[in-house]
Amino acid sequence: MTIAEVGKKYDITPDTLRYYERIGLISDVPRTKNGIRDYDEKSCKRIEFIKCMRNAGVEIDILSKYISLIETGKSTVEERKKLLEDQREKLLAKQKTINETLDRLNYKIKIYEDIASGKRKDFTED
Amino acid sequence: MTIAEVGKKYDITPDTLRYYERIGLISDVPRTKNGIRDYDEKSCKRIEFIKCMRNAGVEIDILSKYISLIETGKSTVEERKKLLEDQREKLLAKQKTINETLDRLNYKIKIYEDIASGKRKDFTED
DNA sequence: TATTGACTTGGAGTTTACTTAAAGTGATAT
DNA sequence: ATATCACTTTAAGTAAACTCCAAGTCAATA
Repeated sequence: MTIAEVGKKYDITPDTLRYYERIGLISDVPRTKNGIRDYDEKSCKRIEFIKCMRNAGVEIDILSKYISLIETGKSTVEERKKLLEDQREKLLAKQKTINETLDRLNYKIKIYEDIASGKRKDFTED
Repeated sequence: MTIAEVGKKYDITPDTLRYYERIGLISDVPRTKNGIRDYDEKSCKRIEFIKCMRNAGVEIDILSKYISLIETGKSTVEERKKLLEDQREKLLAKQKTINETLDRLNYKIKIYEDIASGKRKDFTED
């Protein structure tokens, strides 16, 4: 698969894919005899994983660390597990924050609805 | 309240509070005769709101727009409601993304646990 | 054969959201 | 009185994560 195809498949620009490769997030991407990237299954899976984590806001530094642990080999399994657990904690905290903010948004939207329907005349921001 | 006190109360640095004021996110902060900020209830509520939204990842541009709508007056109620609804949609989408990523993290962590407990010997990343 | 188009590289530029620095003011502590 | 401390301003600097640009290569098509 060419870089354009992979980019389309995962909704990542070729520039970003090259950037990820440059910083070591994606390694060992196969090339044609002319030096053009020809992504294989393994690379695609890696990209899909990174895309998923990045979408949720996991930082590149963390992902770099994780990838380097994988590349170091079996001895890093415990450390990898710890890293993923830490990220899970962060995402759970983020989830909680978002829920709180959603409650607040719902409350404010309701006030605006009441104003629109004439149920409420007075209101003070915020 | 001084800027340092407000900063401590909401866990925002004084520099960030001045920055928010500079870009128009927080306006009409009262001052002492010497020009020192003396935050009142209204300013504090605004800060608390902004902090909540920023924690959830709502962008400063969006908050600026919202604040300017508030300052324009009652005629913008409908537009404000729309803006908040858009942000709610974004947060719901983010929530969904995070949940998917959490599922994936849980799956991977489980694999690492199985490896640690000897239940599983073979594994291929990712 | 000439041009088009997708790819390559290295490096510079952009965006968002702060963060820090430099220079100065004014009230309080020694 | 002098030094300390928290505050003030304007402006420049930083970090993270891309994003774009210039110059060049190669295969395919007009």
